[in-house]
Amino acid sequence: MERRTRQHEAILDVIATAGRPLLAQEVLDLATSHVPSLSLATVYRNLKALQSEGRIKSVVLPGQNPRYELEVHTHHHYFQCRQCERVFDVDACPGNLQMMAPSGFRVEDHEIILYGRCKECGDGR
Amino acid sequence: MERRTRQHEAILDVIATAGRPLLAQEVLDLATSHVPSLSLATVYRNLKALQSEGRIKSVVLPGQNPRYELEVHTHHHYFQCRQCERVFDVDACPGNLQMMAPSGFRVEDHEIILYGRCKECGDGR
DNA sequence: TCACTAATGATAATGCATTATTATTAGCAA
DNA sequence: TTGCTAATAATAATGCATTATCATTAGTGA
Repeated sequence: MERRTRQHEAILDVIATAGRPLLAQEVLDLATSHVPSLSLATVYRNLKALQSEGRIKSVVLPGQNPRYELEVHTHHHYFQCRQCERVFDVDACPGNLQMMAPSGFRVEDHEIILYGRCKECGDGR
Repeated sequence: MERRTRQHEAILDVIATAGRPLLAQEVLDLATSHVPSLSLATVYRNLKALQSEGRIKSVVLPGQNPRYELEVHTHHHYFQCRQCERVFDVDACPGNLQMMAPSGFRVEDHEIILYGRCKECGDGR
């Protein structure tokens, strides 16, 4: 990806602006308003390139397709709304969870996913 | 699944004995020692039946194929060893994580996955 | 503006876990 | 033991996200 194309710009812009991890399909849907002719193949091509350049990273929730967000090298977690199914970043962290593991097991990292209602869906619509 | 077959017995036995969630392929590998002719299709067929009967449940870690364990209706979490890749149950739980969520978000449930070294792989083999 | 060629768009192909198909095997009731 | 048919074994088919192909479009340096 050496040349600066409208498609590339739109894809990166959409991810940077969203403020939450997006599915490839969501990236396509959102970026299509900038570049109507955008193809899903181009989205995948760019996601792959951006990822290998370390500009974005993939976020995978159990049983779901990968989502993509800007790479920030800070430890964080995720919240998924059961209503709108969107995923949001969560900065809080309970810290080391070594105490949760059975004796003899060494905990090196952890992943936490919260499920519930996001702010917008909170009233039950 | 009305009839009691050797295959069915072997599959359920392997899951009950393992004490940890098993991949379909692991179920096949382990149960094959009981029933050498066992087919992967039969494993899938039985997993599906056992699941719809509520006898087992599937455990899905991000980006991985589903694993299966006996259904116990107690809230628990998982630990995956980075060395042997096996998954273990973790009974401990930090409790309600509402405090982790951004304001306005309601947390209804959570999932925690610990990663590290299991007891057997702890010494670095 | 031109030439070169990277990137795109459209779509076919892939990879792979899971499911369907079908001939065969084997529970189980009589 | 026999007959019925559920379950199995082997393998082809599916579903679907992602990747490859290739003709066309459009950046970019000269």
